[in-house]
Amino acid sequence: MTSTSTPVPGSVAGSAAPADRIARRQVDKFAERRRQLADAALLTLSERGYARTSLREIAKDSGFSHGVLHYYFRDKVDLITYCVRQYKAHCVERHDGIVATATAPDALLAGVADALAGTLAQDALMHRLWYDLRSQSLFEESFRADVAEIDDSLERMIWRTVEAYAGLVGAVPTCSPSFAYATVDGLFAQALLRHLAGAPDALDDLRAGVRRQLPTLVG
Amino acid sequence: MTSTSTPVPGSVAGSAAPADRIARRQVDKFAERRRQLADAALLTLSERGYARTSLREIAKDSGFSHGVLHYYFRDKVDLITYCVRQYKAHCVERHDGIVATATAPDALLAGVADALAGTLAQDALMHRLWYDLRSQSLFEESFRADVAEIDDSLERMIWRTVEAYAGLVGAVPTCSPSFAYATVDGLFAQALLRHLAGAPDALDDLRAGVRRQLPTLVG
DNA sequence: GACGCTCTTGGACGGTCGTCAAGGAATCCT
DNA sequence: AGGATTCCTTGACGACCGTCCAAGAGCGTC
Repeated sequence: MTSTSTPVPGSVAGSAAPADRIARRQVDKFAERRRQLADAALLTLSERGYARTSLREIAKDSGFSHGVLHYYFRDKVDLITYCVRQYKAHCVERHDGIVATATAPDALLAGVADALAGTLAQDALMHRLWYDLRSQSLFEESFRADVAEIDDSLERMIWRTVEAYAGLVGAVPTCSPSFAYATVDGLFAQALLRHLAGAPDALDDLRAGVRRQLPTLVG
Repeated sequence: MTSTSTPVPGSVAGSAAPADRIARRQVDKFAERRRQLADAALLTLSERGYARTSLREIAKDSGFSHGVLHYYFRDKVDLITYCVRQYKAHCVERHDGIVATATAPDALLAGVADALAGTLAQDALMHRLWYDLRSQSLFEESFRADVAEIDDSLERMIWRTVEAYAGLVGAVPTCSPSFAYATVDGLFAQALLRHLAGAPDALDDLRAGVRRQLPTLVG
């Protein structure tokens, strides 16, 4: 787009047409700033919560003026939706590979329990935001699809854990994926609630709870 | 009402001093209107969610003008807090007596599962509001104490169920109250999510999930 | 150096919010 | 009946919201 007659603007001898490169670079720049703004938004959102975060506040924390958000995002819903998707990527990526490293049942149990307790402690504000947005999706129709998609990916993540554990103990899962996710997520949500309220034993209880619940899901 | 000079409005001959009666009646009237307004607020809140409900909207749904809310409540937080307490009473009262009627383990399981599925279907909007407010309490310091109190009462409610079931099967609970509550509440929250999303098997899955999880909590 | 384009700014608009005060309406008491 | 008190309405205020827009800055291209 808007390509002029310049054949090669950069030093790289590209085989692609210059118009493509220019377009790609512009797109990349655009997408990169989108990501950057979404990162700042995610940070502000996790600190203040969805209901109390305004676009002006997000922009201020990002170092830009409030008008720029409407240059990169159609409206507030577009921004939040993009943030939620970014959150999903960040979340699933973090949990990948934990299950695969364990070779013994108890090691898997300990690994998963520690991983859950670890991310709960480290990304507490992010998880808080997740439960906030999940609640909001029950009222705001616009969020429902994206939230449901993330919830499904989390359910699949837990289900992979159950399947791996079943394989290590030479058994098969005896429950549905949604049952496994619901109970483990319940433990996680409760632990987050108590952790943020200052309960010192929240993390240990989460670890113990996961180690207790997972074996009941196979047989 | 609109009584004229009649000395005795009611038929009951009160021995209390008139001033006391007057004061009490005024207090009762004040408290009664508070309850009435809180009821309307609870209804509006459950339909629109905390973040999207304004005092003007609550007042309009209650049939009063928006200014009256500040006559009966100090500010918005005072109103919401009062509503939450009212919600707690409504919720715990509804669940009382379900456990006591069962005399066989399987009847208890079925009763509890049906009760949970029933209230989820019937009071779905109210439960949605509860999870909304519980999420808000993670951000808004003012709600935290009241929400934690309700959460405790729910945990105790589940724990009573576990103890009753353990008694019927001649065993004792083998988990902590918070573990029992976390897993059951996880099942309930997930079922609510799917039920409101239109999943037809959400209620059955909740029933099956409760019937499966409860026996694993005793031994 | 002038132009064209992308990127960014900051102000303005209409709307809604919580809060409050002044005054009218209803009710109560003597 | 009439004054005192309680109850409720109405309108206003300042603040903040999402959104839009005109204008300027930055910068590579001719």
